[in-house]
Amino acid sequence: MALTDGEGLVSVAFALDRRQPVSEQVYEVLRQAIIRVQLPPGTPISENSLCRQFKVSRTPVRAAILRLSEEGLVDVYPQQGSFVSAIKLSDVRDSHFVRRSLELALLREVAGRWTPAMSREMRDVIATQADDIRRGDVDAFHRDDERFHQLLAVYAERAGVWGTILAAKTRLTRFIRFSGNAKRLPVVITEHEAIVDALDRGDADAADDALTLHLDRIFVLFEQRPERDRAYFTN
Amino acid sequence: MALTDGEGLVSVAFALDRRQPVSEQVYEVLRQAIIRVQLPPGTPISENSLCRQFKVSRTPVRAAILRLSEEGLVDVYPQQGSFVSAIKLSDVRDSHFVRRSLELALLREVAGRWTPAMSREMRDVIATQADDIRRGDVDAFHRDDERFHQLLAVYAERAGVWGTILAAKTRLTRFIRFSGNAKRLPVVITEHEAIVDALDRGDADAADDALTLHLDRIFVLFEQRPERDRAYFTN
DNA sequence: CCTAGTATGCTTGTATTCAAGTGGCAAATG
DNA sequence: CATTTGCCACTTGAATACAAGCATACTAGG
Repeated sequence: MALTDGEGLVSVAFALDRRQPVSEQVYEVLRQAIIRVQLPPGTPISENSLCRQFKVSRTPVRAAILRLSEEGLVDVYPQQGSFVSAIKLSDVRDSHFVRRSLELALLREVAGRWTPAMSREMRDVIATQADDIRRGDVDAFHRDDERFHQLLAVYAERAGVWGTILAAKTRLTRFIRFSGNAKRLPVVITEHEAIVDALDRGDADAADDALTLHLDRIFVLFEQRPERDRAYFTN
Repeated sequence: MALTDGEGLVSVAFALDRRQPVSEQVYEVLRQAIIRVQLPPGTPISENSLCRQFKVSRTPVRAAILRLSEEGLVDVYPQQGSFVSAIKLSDVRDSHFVRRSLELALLREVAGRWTPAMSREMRDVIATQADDIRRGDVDAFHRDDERFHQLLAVYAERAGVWGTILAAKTRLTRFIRFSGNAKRLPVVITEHEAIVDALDRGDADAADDALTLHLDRIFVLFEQRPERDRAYFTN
């Protein structure tokens, strides 16, 4: 939860468990805050400020920021400061290309080895997502959404590919959460169902189309993006 | 160049420029040494040992190791040590899948906008690679090889995709350099030429096949891998 | 001889201190 | 009044010091 405080800027409140790696916890908190746009692009990430908030030294904070900078979520300017990176539209476009290419390739392999057990498991996830919407738990919805797409990699017996997809999806998620409309979440349910339906029918081409349609839905956000947020984007 | 020394293990000799970021230089040296298999899988990466060799403190060394661990090149075990990661065959397989899926997708886009200028530039790179072989400069060959494949992303106007491909290619390169045979390098030349030839003819399908053949050549290494190196691999 | 316990040296994780560069602001100078 | 100069607060980078856990070797006791 983002809230302004005496630090003068946006802070992230969190109590961490000192028995577990500190840098890991700081990293996770910051990463989630950035993806959920609680820390909007351009927000200064002062190491000292974070040290005071988390009650830890700079070392683990620096480690966390270093990881975030490699992930492209934070820009570090020596002797000037670190800031939540702007959302580069070209990055969003390229990340979408990566994700779509990989998921379609996975889907082609999954279609050839589709089983009723897979169908059940996927429909289970979809049902959970529907419940997430009813409960209004957006974070849980996105977590289960990742689970759905991850299953594609698992079923294709290429679980390692998911890491690459997730990295791309992370960059996309920030854009979607920023521009997205909660009313659109139910559409995801029907699109997921369309994919599983096609797979159940053994129609690989239809599944291909359904997944493409599902993933390309992000493009409508390119149009709807409000002008007032221009400052948060580049390119 | 890897060489044993008083540290008791394998060391990396290098003189670094203190006017530039130290951690960056340490990272680059270590990364190259690991990819070129000068530091084989399982090699202990002692922070203190590296500090003595580079004549720097632990802080930048730790930063470098942290980056390498995220790249999957180093495994860090708290209170035990850090080691060059084993080459996981499932990782190689998945990385190959990522690379092939993305490069083929890029090629499909490039084929539709192919120009004589692109053809010239690519043939230029190929010529340079042939020269690298004549000079016996394997490192330069691989550097130019990356350039060739990077051009696909550039021509498709999705330069950002290259970063993802490169990450996958890095994992593959370590495997190839370990198992590879220098005699096979000239084959790369003819395969690259076949791709450009097909593009020049405007035959997208042939280009597709040529690139697939080129990338799938790595699978012959799966068979030829000598038994004595088993210890360096897992899965 | 074998086993249990302990001591020691190694490792990484965290904290703290020092160093160097940047940008803004205010005062001095033309 | 405009410009420059020096100071100061702030940033990250690097160096050093401290803490805590693990593995090995050694020792004492059976």
